[in-house]
Amino acid sequence: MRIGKGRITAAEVARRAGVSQPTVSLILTRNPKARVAPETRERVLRIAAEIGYRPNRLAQALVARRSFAIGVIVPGFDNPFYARVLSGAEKVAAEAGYAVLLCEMGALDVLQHLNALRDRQIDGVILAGIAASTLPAAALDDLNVVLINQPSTRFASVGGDSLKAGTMAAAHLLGFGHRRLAFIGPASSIPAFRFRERGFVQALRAAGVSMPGELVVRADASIAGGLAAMRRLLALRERPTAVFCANDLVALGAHKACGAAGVLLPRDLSILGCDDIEMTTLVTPELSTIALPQRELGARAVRLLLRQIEEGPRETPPAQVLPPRLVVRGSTGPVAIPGAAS
Amino acid sequence: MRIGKGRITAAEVARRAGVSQPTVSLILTRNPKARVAPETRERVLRIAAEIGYRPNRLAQALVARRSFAIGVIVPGFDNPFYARVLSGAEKVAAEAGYAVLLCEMGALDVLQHLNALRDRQIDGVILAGIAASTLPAAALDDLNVVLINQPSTRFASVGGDSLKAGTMAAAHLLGFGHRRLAFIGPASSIPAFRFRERGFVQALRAAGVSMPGELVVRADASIAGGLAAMRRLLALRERPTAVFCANDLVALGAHKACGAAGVLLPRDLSILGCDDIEMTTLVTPELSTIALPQRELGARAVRLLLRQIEEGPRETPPAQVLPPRLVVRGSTGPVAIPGAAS
DNA sequence: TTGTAGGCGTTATCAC
DNA sequence: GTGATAACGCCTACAA
Repeated sequence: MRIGKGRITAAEVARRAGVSQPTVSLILTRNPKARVAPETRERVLRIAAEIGYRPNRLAQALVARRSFAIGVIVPGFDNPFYARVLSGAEKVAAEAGYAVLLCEMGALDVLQHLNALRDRQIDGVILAGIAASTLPAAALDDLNVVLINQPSTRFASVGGDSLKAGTMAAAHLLGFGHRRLAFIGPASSIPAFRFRERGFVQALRAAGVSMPGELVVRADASIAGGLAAMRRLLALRERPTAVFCANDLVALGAHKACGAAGVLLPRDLSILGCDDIEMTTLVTPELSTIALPQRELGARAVRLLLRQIEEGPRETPPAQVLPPRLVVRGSTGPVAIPGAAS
Repeated sequence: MRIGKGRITAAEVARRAGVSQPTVSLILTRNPKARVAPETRERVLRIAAEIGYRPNRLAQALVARRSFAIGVIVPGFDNPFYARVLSGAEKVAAEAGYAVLLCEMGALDVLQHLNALRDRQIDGVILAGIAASTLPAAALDDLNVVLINQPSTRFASVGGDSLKAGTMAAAHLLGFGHRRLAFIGPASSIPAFRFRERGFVQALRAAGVSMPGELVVRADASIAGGLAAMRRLLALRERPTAVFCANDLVALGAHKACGAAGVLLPRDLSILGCDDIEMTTLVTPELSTIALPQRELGARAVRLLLRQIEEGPRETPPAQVLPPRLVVRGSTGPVAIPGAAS
């Protein structure tokens, strides 16, 4: 084992400085009420620096009964959305001296991951892309939790305004004159998707536009899902003229299906995504979308979590909701003039 | 604080079972040489299960002098490549009961991250996309290390055969009749990129094809980098007929530049990437590439690391190299017949 | 077969 | 001002 062999302990520093070990600890923690002789402090600090003493955070954790680590649980990285969220989260956590324990669903399920995190005395958990409501009630007991992209009365949360995203999508497409609109999205319990759909449907209804059942297509929140779903839509006798997708991956899959079928965007069909991941600018035409600040979500989630850890939970859990932003690129446009076929 | 309040300890189990705490420990660790009365074991196990006892892994770590956690350090998630590697790594680690501490470069540099990991008594570290040779010699001392995609005499490593990837790229493009070939890649010290370039150049040279300096373009290993680089190539008096890119992101950027410039792939130009990330199938035509098994790299890296942790380092560090695989899609093709312009 | 003693590296609370 | 002493929760001897 190469590990943990000759690590320098506070006791070692104490020995060399000719003081007791607790004194070293007292000085090193810079405790305000540490009333130590200046020359002692000097000497201890010098020696500690010389021999490169670094406190064992595990030992600190044991006595402090907290680990200075947080867990982040995500469904998977196939969706770059979570990669970005994670990136923002890691940055803030690292700067604050917290470690990020990464948990991806798949090998272990959420509950197992939560248990593993508990066993490590995790200080808090961030849940992204996983519906807290599908978990057993006790699963999150006694944990500091921040939810991403799902409002909750029980837990703190930060997310984009999914309902509004749906509304904006509807407004954008209606504004182009579309009246036969479709939606592609998962039937999953993930709140963000449900709210996007609901916002979209409500806005359509408010505008007096109805969406027949055949135009709501269920699909995995993935490229493959979007592709399959769009194929179904294209096979319809009467196609939609515009499609809002639950997220960009789905939209990109739909985009691809159109390319394969020779359907020209946005002339024959408009496609609108949601999230604004990098891939959106890769395709031709580039994908219009409703942008969510992904890294910012991760960053804020951690800040919220750290505050909760350090100040204790609030009576009423804070909920930050960030405004979505419409990004018009090339995949959406006005409805084609009938009969003006090229 | 919601944390660590009423956690059940082994002592508590012992009290209820009417045995001593070490006995509980003895039974729970399922130590082979634990010769305990069957009924005692029975009772302890039952009570432990009843009150939901779970050992504190931090305390275990303290005495075991290891944390059952590994660190993974990556440059960033902007490149889905690392997301996939991470995904593979996390899966194996989680199944083995190890935690994954995620470190992204940026907020903290590698050295700071390494220190933070050391302080947490990390059992080992996986380095991806970061040249170990650029680190101070002592930075990785006394650590179990596995490098991804960079061979090393000092550390264990797992990676694709980058040199061969370059060779295969050359063979593929030469096979289509291309003789004016370009390379786009970073000037970075990341070994994988250097080897891909070297393999490519060497294979060309071996085939008697030279690559003038103007056809080797330096660019960030990103979409933006590839885009800018391809613009430069397209501005050349005499354009290349085929381009090999250091990775898929660069290739996608190049792909995009061609789309914008009206250069038709693969008729006017062939583009070949490397890695095989999901995005490659999103563009039209889909990107041909040299595939590397990304999740597998992550998974193997962890397995190698765990073995090293559990069995101690080998005299000669193991190096697994996985064969790259050519994936021909639509972005590469035969050189256009001169004069046969459409 | 089981309990007692000691220690892992800290921090916190006291006497001195 | 400083140094014992006692946790934190667990594990590994060794005694009983």
